[in-house]
Amino acid sequence: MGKTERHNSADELALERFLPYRLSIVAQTVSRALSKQYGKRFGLNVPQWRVMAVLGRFAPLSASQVCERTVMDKVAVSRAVTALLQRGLIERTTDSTDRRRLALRLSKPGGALHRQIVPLALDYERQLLAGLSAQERATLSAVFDKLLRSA
Amino acid sequence: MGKTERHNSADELALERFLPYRLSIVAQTVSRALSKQYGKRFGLNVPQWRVMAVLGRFAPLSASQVCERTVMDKVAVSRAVTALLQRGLIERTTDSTDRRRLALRLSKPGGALHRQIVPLALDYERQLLAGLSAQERATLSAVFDKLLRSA
DNA sequence: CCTAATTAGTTTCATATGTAACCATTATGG
DNA sequence: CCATAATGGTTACATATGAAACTAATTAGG
Repeated sequence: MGKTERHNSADELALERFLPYRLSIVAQTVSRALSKQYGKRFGLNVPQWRVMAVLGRFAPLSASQVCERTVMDKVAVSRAVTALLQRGLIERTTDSTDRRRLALRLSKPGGALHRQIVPLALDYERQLLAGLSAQERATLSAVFDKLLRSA
Repeated sequence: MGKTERHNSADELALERFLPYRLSIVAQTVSRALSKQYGKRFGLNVPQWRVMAVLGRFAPLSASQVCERTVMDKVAVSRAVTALLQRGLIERTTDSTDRRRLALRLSKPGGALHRQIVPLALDYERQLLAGLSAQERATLSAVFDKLLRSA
């Protein structure tokens, strides 16, 4: 008769246990800690760092391809690209077959900076993962995929 | 001799597998989907919703206590409180013993709104968790705590 | 071909967020 | 007591972000 609910009385919401809230806190904390690694030191914000990261692996890419790979909208990408161009960290050439498209790639100094940041980022990730068992890591990864699908 | 690294060549960063990035994407996706539930319909943004959520359970609270419970900084709380006061969703009285402190609680209409939102939020959470096994849920929760500590 | 619809990317404007400076009140130390 | 520090909260300014309007180039349909 008494319907026993899993959480609490089913119409009480404990923020500190609420999944979207916890996700948000963890993501924000991690993201901030990481940007301290490269933010101050290299003068990059998150969108800029993401653009450099994908260009480091997949260049040349058009801005819209960068959008897909980073899940950022085109405004964010456009702004990051503008800033990176001004600092000379990336280069842009017009696609010969489609003059709307602009091919982006890291410049020489951009590549150098990229090679500096990547190890820092990977170290930080290693540090995060260090506390987790192999099983926890696997579950986490699977759960992310599931959450993304049902969100 | 060849040092076999777990990921890829150890100095390559695959953004789509990079933990901070994935966390950020998942959190953002979930957060947006959820705010659609209450954002448009009730005219609340995330900070405002969080303030209402904690006041719904723990009122009366001072603004700084709200900060602790929501992990938001005091500026964010102050702004959310101002907006909620203007809409008459919360009330504020001055603490008699310390006139710096202002005690916050939901107003009558605020309480009514809270009772409308909470089931929606819990439903959404249930939907997210529905795809996960009990084991996955437990691991997720434990992993969040670990990540927060090492971040 | 020539117009309408699409696509790539940028700009604009309105809103959100963070840092630091700020005001008011209460606590502390000589 | 009185000056100084600490606390609670708000304001101001600078930067970040998102939605929608816009420009330029390409494609599609008649």
